[in-house]
Amino acid sequence: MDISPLLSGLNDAQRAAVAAPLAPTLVLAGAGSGKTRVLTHRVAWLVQVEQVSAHSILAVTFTNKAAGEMRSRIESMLHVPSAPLWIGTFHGIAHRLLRLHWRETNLPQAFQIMDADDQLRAIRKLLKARNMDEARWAPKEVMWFINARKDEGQRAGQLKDEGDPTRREFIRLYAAYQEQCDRSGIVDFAELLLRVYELLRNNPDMRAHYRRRFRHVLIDEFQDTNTIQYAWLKLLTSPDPETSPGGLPFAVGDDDQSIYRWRGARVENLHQFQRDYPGVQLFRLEQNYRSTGNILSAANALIANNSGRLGKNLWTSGEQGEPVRLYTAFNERDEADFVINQLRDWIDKGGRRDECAILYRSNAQSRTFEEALLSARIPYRVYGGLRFFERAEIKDALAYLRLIFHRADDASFERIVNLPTRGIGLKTLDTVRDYARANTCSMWEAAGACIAELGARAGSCLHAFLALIDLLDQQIRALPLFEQVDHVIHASGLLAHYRQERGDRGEARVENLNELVTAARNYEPDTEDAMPPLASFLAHAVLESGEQQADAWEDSVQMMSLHSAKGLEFPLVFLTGLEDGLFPHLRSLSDAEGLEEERRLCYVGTTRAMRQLYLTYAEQRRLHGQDNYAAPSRFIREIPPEFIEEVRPRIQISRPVYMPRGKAPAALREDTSAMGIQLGQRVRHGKFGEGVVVDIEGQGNHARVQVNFEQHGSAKWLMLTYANLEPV
DNA sequence: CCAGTTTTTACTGGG
DNA sequence: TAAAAACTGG
Repeated sequence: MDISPLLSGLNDAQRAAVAAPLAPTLVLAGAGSGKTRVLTHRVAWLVQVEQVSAHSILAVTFTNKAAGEMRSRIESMLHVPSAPLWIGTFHGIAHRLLRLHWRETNLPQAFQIMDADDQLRAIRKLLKARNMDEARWAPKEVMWFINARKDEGQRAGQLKDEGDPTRREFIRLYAAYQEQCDRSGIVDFAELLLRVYELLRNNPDMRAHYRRRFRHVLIDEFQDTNTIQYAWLKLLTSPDPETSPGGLPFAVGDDDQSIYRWRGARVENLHQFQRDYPGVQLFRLEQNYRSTGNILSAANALIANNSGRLGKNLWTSGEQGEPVRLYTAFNERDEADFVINQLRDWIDKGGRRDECAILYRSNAQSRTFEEALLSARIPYRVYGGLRFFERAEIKDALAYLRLIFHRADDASFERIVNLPTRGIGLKTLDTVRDYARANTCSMWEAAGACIAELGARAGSCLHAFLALIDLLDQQIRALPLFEQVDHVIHASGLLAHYRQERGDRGEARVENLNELVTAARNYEPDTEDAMPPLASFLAHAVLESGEQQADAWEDSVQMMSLHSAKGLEFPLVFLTGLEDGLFPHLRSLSDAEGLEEERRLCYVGTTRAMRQLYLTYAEQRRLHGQDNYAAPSRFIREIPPEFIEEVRPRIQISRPVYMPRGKAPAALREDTSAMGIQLGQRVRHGKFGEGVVVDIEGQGNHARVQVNFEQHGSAKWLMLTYANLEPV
């Protein structure tokens, strides 16, 4: 076997990790050190050199994007289809296992997955049913409690209230919530993992089977694993006295990039791994191939403020590059305008738009940038935020399909029972709900039973709804998937309902619904699992809520939250909104742990940049309709000044880069420069004497300039046409 | 019961 | 600001 292609192009540390002997392995891989390369090459190495069957390899990631990338890279390296390999997210793999073993876990075959949105809805409903005040029992708190317990592998039954009445109530709610989910055959995200864990734990045969099967478990972003995910790994890779000598985990992680503590991730798993697998081989990847020296130095200095790091010395042999640039904006509009002007420069110099990324702490910040990009006619693409399958109209359509597929799905029932309105009001639903609760049955069953005792009018409306669902069910049985979707959105009246909605909004919704049909048409179910296509499609919709939007192929500026930027790299990066309270976020400021996580997030952001990094913050920012004034982020101060260059066009006039209000800079430059006026220009005025142009606004006859006159206290705005300024 | 209006509330992050 | 919830007249 010629192993050179597998190892060529790798540095010593990478090569050592890829070709490591078959033993538990931990790779500490700094940002931009070739982590994904090592993982994919290791898989190829196992298959081609160690002659390991692709069947016995399980590769787990956290995001669909990472899983997809790994799969395609491995495919192109091995030149064979990667189907026998199991590659996926934790949730995707758990789902697959549950579809295979639904009987053993007491799930109905048609079980459905609910996303966080559905979960919150379910909890609200539960609180209402128990007459609990939402002000006292915040649904989000309850949800957080339940998910945190599940992430730790705990069921309501094994929790103690510790004499705390609040906790006691939370535990009760957890139990009631779970009962409700079980009854309607619904699992939430955390439940997917917990179920599989319990399946393996309680079922020795199955455990032995999967231990034998998956001897090689590769895990990406190991620092982000939570308790249950780690417990999973241990169950899969522990030795089985009779059947298996123990699996060979290959974990890759970076403690400095641990940014998911809030969803239960435990960096300590990196330490625990070394204790649990004695003789673990440790490799460190410390050479960074991504960023310039300045960017890397800034990032290193920043992260050095964290305590308890495993310690890494990230270095590069590349050039120093440009300094990191810092821009202080007046407000968020100004911040966006600045970014747009830099983008224009980049593009004018022949750069590609998709080489540029605008990163922000929270998705809400994207709007200002979107508006600015839109008016500047620069194509862009927003990742995250509201995704396709999370749109209300799409969830409505999916709810019809889910209810048709699985009548016990109460959440879907409630969602669409009166959408479009069909005369089934709150009072009717209360009756049905009461009945369902009293008889512990599904809303569907309760509705059937209630018709008789309801008034004639309400009863017939309800009956019509039940009949509609049954009818749809019959009608679509034999149809191919996309026609099922198409038929349901038409025959349910959903499409007509949204068509009536006036304005662009309704139009967009109709478009989205049609897009759903297209998505169904293009959907290719996993060949291996023998689910009905509809079930598979529904699960796909929840698990991969649809990253790709239209125009994905067009060269466009990339916008995303810092969290979703992890694992990516861009030549030009804007790290925006660096204000205390926004980033670091207000809710993380109070405890040291939270602050350190924010700092790691900032570290992740800075290390995305390859050639040029801009940091920006606004002195004034409008948040939920109110003006806020925040101090610059403490993270800016933590980067030594020698790596940072401040861009202050209004004061530091030597850099005429700033053009206000998003006016086309080329035109403006021509316009004003024709009169010999540009930013930073010294001018003389008949009355006010000499001064410096610090701002230009408008064009042609409307052009105004702001001039800082020496004699005059403050800067003055002058109409260019009347001021008769002479360049000096 | 419905549709439109006013009031309230909330905004961290992802599978 | 904008979505969700509460309210109100038909």
